[in-house]
Amino acid sequence: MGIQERKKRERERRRQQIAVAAKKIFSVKGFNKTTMEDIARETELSAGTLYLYYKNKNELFVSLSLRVLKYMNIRLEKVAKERDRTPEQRVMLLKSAFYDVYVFDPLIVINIFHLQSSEILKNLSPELLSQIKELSQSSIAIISSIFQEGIAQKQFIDRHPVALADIIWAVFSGIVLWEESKRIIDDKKEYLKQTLDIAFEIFVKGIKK
Amino acid sequence: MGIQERKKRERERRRQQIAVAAKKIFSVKGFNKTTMEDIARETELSAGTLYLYYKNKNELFVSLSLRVLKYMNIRLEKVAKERDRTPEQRVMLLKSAFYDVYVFDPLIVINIFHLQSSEILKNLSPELLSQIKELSQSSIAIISSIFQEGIAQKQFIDRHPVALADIIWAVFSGIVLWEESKRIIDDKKEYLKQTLDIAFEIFVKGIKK
Amino acid sequence: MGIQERKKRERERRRQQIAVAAKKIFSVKGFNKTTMEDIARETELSAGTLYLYYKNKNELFVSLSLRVLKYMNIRLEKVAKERDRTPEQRVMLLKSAFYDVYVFDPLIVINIFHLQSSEILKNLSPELLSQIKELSQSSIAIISSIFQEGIAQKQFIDRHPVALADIIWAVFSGIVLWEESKRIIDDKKEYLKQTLDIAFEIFVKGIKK
Amino acid sequence: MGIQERKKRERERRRQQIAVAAKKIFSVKGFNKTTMEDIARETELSAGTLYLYYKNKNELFVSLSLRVLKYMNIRLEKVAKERDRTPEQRVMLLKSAFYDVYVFDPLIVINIFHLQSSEILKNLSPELLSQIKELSQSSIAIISSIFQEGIAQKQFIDRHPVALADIIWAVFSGIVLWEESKRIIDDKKEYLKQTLDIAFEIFVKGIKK
DNA sequence: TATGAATGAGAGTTCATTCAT
DNA sequence: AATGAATGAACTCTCATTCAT
Repeated sequence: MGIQERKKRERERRRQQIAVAAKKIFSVKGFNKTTMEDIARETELSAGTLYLYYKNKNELFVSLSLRVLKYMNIRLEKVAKERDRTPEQRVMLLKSAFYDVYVFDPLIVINIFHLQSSEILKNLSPELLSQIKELSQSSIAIISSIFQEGIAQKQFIDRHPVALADIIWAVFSGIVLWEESKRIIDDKKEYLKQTLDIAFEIFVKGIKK
Repeated sequence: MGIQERKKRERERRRQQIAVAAKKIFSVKGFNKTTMEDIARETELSAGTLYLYYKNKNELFVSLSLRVLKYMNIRLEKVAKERDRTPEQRVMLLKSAFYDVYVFDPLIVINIFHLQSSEILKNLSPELLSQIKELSQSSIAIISSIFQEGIAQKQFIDRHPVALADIIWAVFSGIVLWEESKRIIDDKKEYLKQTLDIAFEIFVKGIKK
Repeated sequence: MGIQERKKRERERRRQQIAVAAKKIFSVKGFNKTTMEDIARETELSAGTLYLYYKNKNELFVSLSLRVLKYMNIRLEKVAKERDRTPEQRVMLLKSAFYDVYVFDPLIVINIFHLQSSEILKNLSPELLSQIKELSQSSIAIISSIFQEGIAQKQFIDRHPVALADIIWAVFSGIVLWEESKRIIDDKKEYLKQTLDIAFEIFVKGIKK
Repeated sequence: MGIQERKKRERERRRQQIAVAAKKIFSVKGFNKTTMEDIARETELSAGTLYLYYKNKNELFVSLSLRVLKYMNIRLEKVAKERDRTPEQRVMLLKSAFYDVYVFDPLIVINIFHLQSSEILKNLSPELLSQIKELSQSSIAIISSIFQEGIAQKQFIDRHPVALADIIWAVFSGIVLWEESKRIIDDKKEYLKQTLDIAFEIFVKGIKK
């Protein structure tokens, strides 16, 4: 069984290795311009080998996102569980969570938000789509619960908590994409952290009763 | 020269006609899955003919965005010129401007924000890229000027006006994309208007001194 | 309309040209070992071009067969219409029909019978399958009608006419395949004509009352 | 040497086990669509292991046929040895032999006749090809000898006995393939036995003097 | 101006086969 | 003996773009 263990571990490592290479290339070239050959070259494997670890290009791409979405969920849950903080404090913790996730893997976070409303999403296997759906919904649900509580405690204005969650999620994704966009267009350096700080400052002030 | 005039007009009309067809197909299939043949079929022209009016697929796609970006600029400028409104009122007018632009052509607006940080952007001719750059920068500049004034009048908190402009732009694009995404994933109906209302309400409250 | 006519003719000629080349290669290499590239090389076209004329490899292959099956039908019908011949004579005409079809295109006839019960048949588009089905059924029906008449005229033994048709069809296909097989295995020269003569002689003698 | 014996026996058993699995898959999917992986899965071995028992896919496939061809030879020989039967009776015994072989392994029999004139045959190792050649020739020789005797005894018409053997072989293979084909195309139930009965009835009547 | 046939450069995928363990 | 990871060669099919007419 030691052997089986080792094999399994090695397999997992290979998957990781491929994931890392894929992430790198996808980030530079984007999904469509990246070829399996590109990724194979980066891993120093043959293209055929990639298919031993991932069913196809689509699934390889999406699996990268799932990993980050899962991490997002974990981080958000941790925030939701901070029961001894005020709702306002917890919203600020949301910001940290978002930012942590971004730092954890900026390129994939960009890809995820880029994935939103894209043709890749439209051409996904039902299973993957439902996984993504589940994870996003879960994230939104956690965020909603925080707002819910703030509203219940009369700290926040009385708006639909899911709407508030959607908005803060949109703020984050909007800023991430727009900053990235500016970098491509303008070659400007990154202001994400600062922009996010101001955005949350405004947002928190805005929802307070 | 009457003839030349007419020819030019006719050429412009053809371009329009192609643009309309392209928009329709791109919206349904996304950029990569749309073929020139698809667009040709829709226009009842041949694929070859499209190249008489647009240099290539990329430029055809982006030209659609330019049209909307120009409209966006016009709408924003109008808001900026409303000199007899308070800064707060003008921010609320921004919302209307954004929403108008969205209604003017939702699919292209989605495409534009989708374009942000996308592989298409990475593979654009310098001229087009600089046109887009110019138009976006112009939009941001106009919005900034409004915040600038609010800050000068001590109505708004003292943050970098460009950062505020970036944020409000990000809020808009984030909401547009996220709502679209939810529609694909969940088949949910559209809540864009409502979500935008709440977002701006919070934002305005948040930037007020 | 002269132009359109010409274009149509040229298109048809191209299809023919491709069909001829395809037949040649398929016959030598068999379906699976033949690549579209092979056929393209033979036609001096590019592989991509083939797809302007045939939807895919499968359809290209089957279209060759359809042509021959249609010819078979026509030949058989002609035999059935020879109303002033005795049933026995008409059975002998069947032999000529079969042989003519074979001579018309031996390689494709072999392919057709080879197609029977093959994996190609199992992986055919429903439309093509139904076309083949229809043509085969039609052939069998025509042959049956001849036997039917012979039986009605008390010339032939009273067996199910469709069974008789199946048998004569099987005899023909069996001989064609077996002779071809012997050629591959033994490099023997072809005895098809003679074998067919004897087989029909026996068959006719055997069904006579 | 007991050990060596056992090893040999075990090896043979493994080969059998693989052969059984392969037959099953080949029959369902056909040669080209069957992967070594498929067969490995069915045997619960790994793909690599198959190569310890068979040189390659081709040889694995053909070895299945050899087994049946050998059985065919044995059955035919038995018929030839029935010295106290009339030639006519022995031809009818041929039918039983054929049918027995078919029942012994219908799918492989279909494959064998399908193999005739196929691309597989064209890509076989010389040794295998010569084995097949030998077995087929042997079968034909045995059948010929029966006809030979019938002719010598003035019971059968005086035609080349090998031609008669070819014909009866072709009749059998033709019917087997055509019935199989009808099953795929029409989903009709099987009439092989009945059709074979009629065919032999006609054939025997036809060759009698 | 318009056509549409032709191209050709891939791309994603599959799979028989090998070989280190 | 058995594994199964890895290979790499093919193969089918697509499509943006060109160009002779």
